[in-house]
Amino acid sequence: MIPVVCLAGPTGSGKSSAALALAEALNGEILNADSRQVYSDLPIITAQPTPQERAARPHHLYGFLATDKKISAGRWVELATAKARVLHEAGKIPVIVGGSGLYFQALLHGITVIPPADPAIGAHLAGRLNKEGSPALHLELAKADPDYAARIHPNDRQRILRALEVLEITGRPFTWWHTNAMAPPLCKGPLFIINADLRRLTPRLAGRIEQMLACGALEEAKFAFSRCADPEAPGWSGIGAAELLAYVRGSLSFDTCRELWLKNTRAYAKRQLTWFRARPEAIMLPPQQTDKLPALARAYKF
RNA sequence: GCCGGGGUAGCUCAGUUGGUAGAGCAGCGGACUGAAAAUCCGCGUGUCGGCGGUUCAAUCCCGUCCCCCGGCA
Repeated sequence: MIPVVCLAGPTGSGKSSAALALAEALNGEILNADSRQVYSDLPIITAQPTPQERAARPHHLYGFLATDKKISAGRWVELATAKARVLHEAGKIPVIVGGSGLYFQALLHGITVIPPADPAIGAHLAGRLNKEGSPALHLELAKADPDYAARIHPNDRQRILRALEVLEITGRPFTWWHTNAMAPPLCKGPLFIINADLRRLTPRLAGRIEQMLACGALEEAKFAFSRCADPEAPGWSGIGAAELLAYVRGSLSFDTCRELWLKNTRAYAKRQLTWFRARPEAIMLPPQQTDKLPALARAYKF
């Protein structure tokens, strides 16, 4: 098992600077666990660490992906595990920081090994979904995989699509893969959560948006758009990116764009807190106590 | 000052031919195993502007007062 220290929390809770301090205290290096901070053309909008922060300590898995390329939990686990192993062998502690809950879950608890998706099958299913509606496909899923169908809602297009896709590609239901083909985790370590209060976080989120704009977020979006004009591209799905793109393309006023950006950021922080609170292994820590992280990490029995 | 229109949930508004009211958004709670900054689910008591009157019963009708928005002077 590769020892790692994980730090998560809602967006804007101060993860990046806490992680930097933690890495400095532990002689560690920082590894990104955020599904949006991988995009190379959107460093400001996705709140990637600043050049100063990156100079202070090595940072890995940030800003390496083009806007039209997709990252996934499984792909990330491969990258993160490989990098963590290299760091471990060099005597460094990997400090894994980010806001993507599923990524931590997959890293620390394993993820199902399923053959890669076939874009043609996915597109065909998406087409059927639009024509027939998701309840119809949910019904179809219920026949092949009643257990999984019972756990998801008939309106949950994304999960229905995924489950049917796996069924079609592999001939086995999703539930079978979950129970019989879990890849065991290769990393082990504490999962610290910065337990920020939403009410106190909101003004900070608003301030951060203004700061991003002052740092050239709009120009960044325009440039990224010139390099990837497909609004459906994976990189554009991030909060802030989507709203700025809509403004750049003329479908939103700037005021509405900002309003939506904040609203969506807040809603996202809420979802993150819901996810993290439900992790049984989570070690919750209020934002003003992040200075205790090095001591807590050292005390962890790997 | 006069003439219209309006005052109902945090916001925008609907509605009750009189039986104390409901949508969207916001907000809150939740789910989540390869798009997760994604995708989805659940939750609606509020002096129906104030005070009187009519009525078994008024948020609804009548009177009056207050406030907002137009228009005319």
